Order: sequence, then C-alpha cells, then structure tokens
Amino acid sequence: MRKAALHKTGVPTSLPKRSDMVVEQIKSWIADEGLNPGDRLPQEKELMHHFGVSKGTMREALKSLEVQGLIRVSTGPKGGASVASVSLQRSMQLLANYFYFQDLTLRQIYAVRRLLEPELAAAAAEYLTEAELDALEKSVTLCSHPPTDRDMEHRQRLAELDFHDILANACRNEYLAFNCRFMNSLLKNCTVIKKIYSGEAQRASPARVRKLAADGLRAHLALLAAFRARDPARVRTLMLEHIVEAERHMVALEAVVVARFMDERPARRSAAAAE
Amino acid sequence: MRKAALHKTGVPTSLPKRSDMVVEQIKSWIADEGLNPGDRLPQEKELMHHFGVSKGTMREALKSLEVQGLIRVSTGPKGGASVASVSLQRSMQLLANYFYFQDLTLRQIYAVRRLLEPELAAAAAEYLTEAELDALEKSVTLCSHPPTDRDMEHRQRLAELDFHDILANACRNEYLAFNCRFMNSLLKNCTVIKKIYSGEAQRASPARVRKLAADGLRAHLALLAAFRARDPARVRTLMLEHIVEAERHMVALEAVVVARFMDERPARRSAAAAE
DNA sequence: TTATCATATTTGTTATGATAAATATTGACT
DNA sequence: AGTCAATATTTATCATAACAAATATGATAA
Repeated sequence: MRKAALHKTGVPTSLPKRSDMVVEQIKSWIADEGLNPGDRLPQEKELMHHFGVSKGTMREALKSLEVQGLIRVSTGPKGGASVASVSLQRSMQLLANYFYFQDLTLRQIYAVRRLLEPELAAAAAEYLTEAELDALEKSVTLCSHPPTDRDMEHRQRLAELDFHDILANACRNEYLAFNCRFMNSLLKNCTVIKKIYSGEAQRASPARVRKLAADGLRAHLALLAAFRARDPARVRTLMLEHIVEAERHMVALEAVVVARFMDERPARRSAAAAE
Repeated sequence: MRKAALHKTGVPTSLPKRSDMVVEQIKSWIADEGLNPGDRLPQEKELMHHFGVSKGTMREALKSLEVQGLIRVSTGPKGGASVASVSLQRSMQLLANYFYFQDLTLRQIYAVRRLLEPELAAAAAEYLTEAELDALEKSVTLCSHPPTDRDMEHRQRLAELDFHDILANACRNEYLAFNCRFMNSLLKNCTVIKKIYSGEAQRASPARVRKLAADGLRAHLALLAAFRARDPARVRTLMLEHIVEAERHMVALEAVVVARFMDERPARRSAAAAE
C-alpha cells in the first residue's frame, strides 16, 4: 500500500510512517484552524475514516499527540480527543529527557541560573501579589526551624526551590519564567538534593549542609524584605549573591547531577507552593 | 482486567493507561541498567510477552518512547527498538510545542537572549577551532553581498542565525548551548523572518530590513575579529551590543511571534552551518 | 572484487470482533 | 430539589490473522 522507497542511496529515503503523517496533518490542522485548548477533535472512528487508516494506526497517531501534550483523550460520552495546551510538567519532563544523556554538571546549570534568576527576581518584584508574598513568607517560615529529621531537611530544600518557583509565577515573561522553573526542577531532581533525602550528604559533610540551609534562609529573608519594599535593584543584587553562594555549597557537595529521568508526576511540593 | 478507579471524588483517580505503565517500566529499566544509546531492547514480540500486553498496547508504548526520542525502531533482521539519545531537533520541537499557546513576544525572547548569548560567545571564544572560525567566516561572507532576491535575503537571515549556532557548538556548557540554540531556532521560525521570506517585510519597511542586515553584518565582522584574537571580554561586549541592536530592529518589524508549530525537519541551513 | 539479487526476519499496517473501563446523561426515588 | 442508580456512549485493551514494507545477510554473477 505504501509507496516504495528508493534504496540504493545512502540517505535514508524511507517514507515517514503512516501514523506520523497523520500526526503532522492533525498538527497543521490545529494550527491552520487556530484551534484552542478544549476544542474537540472528531472521535476515533471518524478520524480513522477521514484519514483512511486502521484503528491501530489511528491510535498510534493519537498516542503520539498525547505524548507531545497537544491533545487529551477521554472515554465516555462526549469523550474523544480534544486540544490541550501543553502542560508545564510535560514539557519539562520531555526536555529533561534530552539532558539525561548529556551529563550536566551543577556548574553548567548554575552558569545559566546566575544570569537568569536575578533578572527573574527583579521582574517579579514589580508584579508579586500580596498572596504571592505571603506564599514566599510561608516557604521561608518552613525553612526557619531547624530540621528534626531527614525528611524535614529534604522538604526544606524543596521549599527553598518553591520560593524560586513562586517568583517564576509572578514573572510576566513566560520564556524567562519557564527557563527558571526548569532549572528549579532539575535541581529538585539532582543528586545532591536526593542525597540530602537519603542522609548521605549529612553523613559526608554535615557542616556544609547546615551552612547551605542557614545561608539560604538568610538570603531568602533578605530577598523577602526587598520584595516587600518593591526594590528591583536590590532584589537583583541579593539574588545574584544568593545564587553564587548556593552554587558554592552545592558544588562542594556534589559535582555530578541528573542521574535519573525526571519523574512523571510533579515532585512533592510544600504547602507554600501555589500553582 | 484493569482495576477500577474510585469515582465519586472530584479528583481524577483513574489508573494510568497500561501503555503508559509499560513506558515508565521501560524508562526505569533503561535508567537502572544504565543502557546507552545504541543498546538494543528485546523485540516487539518478546516485549509483549514480558509485559503481558497485546500487540496494540505494546506498539502504543513503543510509539510513546519513540516520540519522546528515547528509542529508535527499525525493521528487518536485527531490527526492533534500540535506545537513542534524544536528538537536539526532537527536544527543540517538543519544547516549541509548549510555547505555541504562550504567545511569546520577541521582547520576551530577547530579554533572555541578551543575558545568555554574550556569555555563550565569551565561552566559545576560548574553544573555537580553526574549522569553526572558518565556518563563521563563511556565514559572514554569505551575508556580505547585497541580496539579489528575496530567497537570498531569507537565506542570509538564516545564515546569520547559523553564526550563532556555531558558537553554541563550540561552547562546552551543554545547558547554555541548548538554550541559545533553541532561541535561534525560535527566531528562525518567527514571523519576522518568515515575513522577510514572503517579501512582506521589505514592502512594509525596506529601510529597516536593509539596516537589520547591514548592522548584523558589521557586528558579525567585529565579532569574528575578536574571536580570532581570543578576546572573551571584547566578544562579550560586542555580542551584547549586537543583540540589543538586533532586538530593536526585529521588534520594530514585528511584535508578535511564533504563530506556527516548529517544522518537523530542521530548517533549511546555509552551507556555513556545520553540525 | 564488486555489484546485484534473492531471502529471511522483523516491524508496519490492515481487518475484525469482543470485553472492560470510564463517564455524561437520564430517570427514578427520596 | 437533590441523591443515587441504571444506561448509553466512547475509549482502552485484548486476541488473532494476514499481507506489506524495510533491511541485514548471504548467494550469485559480472
């Protein structure tokens, strides 16, 4: 049924798979029609008929679109495929796959973080709502008590990163925000943080772990004050110092990072992190 | 066969689909066994048997992994699924899907580009090989002749972005490099560049288009000299000026950007762009 | 030796039909 | 009016069978 490919030439000239062609057609259909999230696509049976493909092929195509986050499919009456806006979680997970084989180091991530996070914070200073300021304060409060066990220690490290996620939520530049959120997510999944959870970090270098926490707390308190004062310049300075300091501690604790695929589900979040 | 979900609660508690569970199992299998790109997975039939799923479900699972870029599947003897390192192109395309619904503006992208690209260039200055310097020069040469038609004009704009891609190739920080490459790719697909191809930009604002090209050429020439001199500080300064200037011209030409999905295949590249 | 062809293997696609699970709707009952 | 249960709809999965297409390998011929 499918047209034969030219072999002989070294270049792989094989036709794309049928399901992939259907995927591309549906994608351009979504783009051309300007469909919005929530808009429904025809149901499976109609799609099969429309593209002249079998059930299996159609299901593969829908699966592809689902993995890409472009559609959701649901069962039941009024069910079927509907356009979805690609979720943040999904995008971050797919992107994390890329870096799985790249052996990123903390230094490399922080080289970018040092550049972006101060700018994000300065931008957020302008737009933070009272609710978000309160959320920041909650994160700080959670970190202000000495941890009673490893699990609490771990939750405090994650809450620290939630602090930064809140800033991203307040930032109006979605592109900048995404980049910062993604780095937070990388750090939440990095080996240093996991070692804190397993207790390995405390055993290896308890003083360093304490200092990481103490310095982080101090920096976040100072930042919170600057946010309340709506002082972008000061925020920028404080954040840069904070990041540089955090990098020093983290690098000291562990140089290699991202040794696992990112979890499908979002990492456990403290109560302070509002979406 | 599948366990019933608790309905009643508002939260969707439905079990993940069978194919998705298989996907997760294979992913952790890859991670746990430390499989490397090229390593082969069992073939379809064995996998079906191993996970106790039907052909359709197994194919959906493999499709998912294929879309994520984690495996390649091939037909024929010795065929089947093998681990793949997620390709740059694939990651960028998946990430671009996320921004499709976000209505990014050139300003937002350039706010990040202004921060990262000078750092990338400074880092590249240290590592650029002779071959890469020559490639940079080729890109500059291509842009140094006045364009004879719209197609050439368009190719020149793309070659300008190839210049930046080459810098990313030379940079040892894969994380920084990816971010810069992705922005280049966003810009290659943005409406301003496409309007140049369609001739719309020239009709609307021919002087601005000419100035964009002339300023870009001048900046790249200066940068090339600084690269040859291995002068990171000067490179950083020049690049910042270049980006700020480019942003001014681009924003003037068009405020809204990224109105289409990114192409499946890499954008047409000039000869100067070596991978 | 090199080029070409035949073959076996494995995925890709089609086809069909049946059962299970999720869910919106409807209607009965309180 | 509101709660609950039956129902209908639609996807999710399973099972099976057959043919098409791609490709590595080995055999054959120039």
